[in-house]
Amino acid sequence: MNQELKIFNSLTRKKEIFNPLVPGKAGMYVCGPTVYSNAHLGHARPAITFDLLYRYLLHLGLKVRYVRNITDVGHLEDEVEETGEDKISKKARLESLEPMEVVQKYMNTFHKNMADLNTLSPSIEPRASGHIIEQQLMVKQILQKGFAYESNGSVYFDVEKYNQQHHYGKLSGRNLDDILHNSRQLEGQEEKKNPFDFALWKKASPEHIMQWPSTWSNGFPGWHLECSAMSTKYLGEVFDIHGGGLDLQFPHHECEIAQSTAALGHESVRYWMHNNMITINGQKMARSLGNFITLDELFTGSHELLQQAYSPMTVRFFILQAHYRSTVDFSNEALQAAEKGLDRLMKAMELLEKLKPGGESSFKVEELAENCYNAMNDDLNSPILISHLFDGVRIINSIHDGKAIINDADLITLKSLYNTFVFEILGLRNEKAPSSRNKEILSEAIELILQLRQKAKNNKDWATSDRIRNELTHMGIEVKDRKDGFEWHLM
RNA sequence: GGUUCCUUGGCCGAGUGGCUAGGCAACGGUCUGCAAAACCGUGUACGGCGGUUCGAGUCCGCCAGGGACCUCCA
Repeated sequence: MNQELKIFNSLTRKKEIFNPLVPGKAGMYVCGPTVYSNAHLGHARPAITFDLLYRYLLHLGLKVRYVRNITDVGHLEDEVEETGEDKISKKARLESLEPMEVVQKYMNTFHKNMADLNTLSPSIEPRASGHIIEQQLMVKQILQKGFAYESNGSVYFDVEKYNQQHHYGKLSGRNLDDILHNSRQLEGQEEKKNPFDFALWKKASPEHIMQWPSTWSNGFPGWHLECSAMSTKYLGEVFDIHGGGLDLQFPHHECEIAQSTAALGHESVRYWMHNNMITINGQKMARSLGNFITLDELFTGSHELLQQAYSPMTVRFFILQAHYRSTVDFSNEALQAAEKGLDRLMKAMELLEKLKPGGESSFKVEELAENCYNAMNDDLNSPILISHLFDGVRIINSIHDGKAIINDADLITLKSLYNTFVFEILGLRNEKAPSSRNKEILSEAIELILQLRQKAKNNKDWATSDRIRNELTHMGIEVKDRKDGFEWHLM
């Protein structure tokens, strides 16, 4: 397998050929959630985007280390850092829980939702609270290099000084003057030299429930720092891919670049990747905007905007039908269309297993395979990949109907191709396949009933045969008559 | 206001300057006892106005509309 994968590097704004730092291996770091409430549809986007990347890199034969953090401390609620409360702390106070109870609770539901969406677990899932020492060491490094200053027990990154030697803002395409002239002037920033300076270490007020001792104060690390510290720890001073949502590009990722560069003397990330947002009525879906639908609500249909429940695979397929760098707008119509399209694909997957080879193939399997790889190699173009898979669906259905032919070798290739791309790379699952334990009993019972119906049909007893079909349809079993008998599916 | 991205047929959503993306919906046909499914076929789609070019949805300019970031957010 020798594919040339191109990915869009946000830093250069170009598609670049992916050449891993160490041949045969790849390191990727993706910004994970702050676990202070339930995961929503927006969280599914990066999870699925980078799951797709992870799966494809694995498929290409690379040994991948996939690191995704859990933010469980340091993420402030308010823009004014001096009075802003830690998100986890606030939730703990409101719910009368230990902060770590809050973390555990929402981390568990996040993991469950991610498993529902069939995303693979990262190789390492480090938590900020478990890496206080590493973060303190990085603060010390940055202080030693002269790019940070201490102020009233807190430590801030000196953006202006950093910018004299490096370009602060290169990732998001801005410069310090722009930032200075276009930032709101906020109250309560007396501790900072400049409003755009950001906290590396924050002194905690006495009532603050999460704090750790340090040489500067009893406090907690700044939000941006965990990613720099933990990516360095687990992937090294230089690593291949850093991913996250587009909304994190500034300031979060910009700060990461500054921190790592200041501490290490060079940049860490070779390819930056950003997924775009999911919108609802054209506006970003975000917790802070209050227009979000949680994944649990989506899966159960329990939200006023939802006309029905949407299965995890429907959600996954819906997201994969748009390119990861495009915004995708939520609507019931779009989800329902995705549901039906997925159903069509899955039925074809089932049919594929039953196809009978014979004669010379009336189409080119190799061409289909090449199209699929080309789509993935072009910056993970999953919508194009899916369109090619649907081309194949038409062929599979035609073979089944006897209107196309496939030879033995091509059939083996085709099966392997579909298993690889649909299940292994796109990470889809056939949710309607009955569990193996019940499958046999169910199948035999339905076969028996349908054979009785066949007998009625042969006797032109349409009343009986229609009644059986209608009752089965009502139960969720779809019956299709064919020239030579019948077929059935669970709906 | 600054930076930046987008505007594709009824809906969603791809499009590297010339060749049918694809899905959903709709309509017609084949098949069928009837259905369903499947297959075949059907759409003056590219926000507006200019320009470059033999040729533009695709490049350039202007205009209109919208989004994202600029404060926490996946």
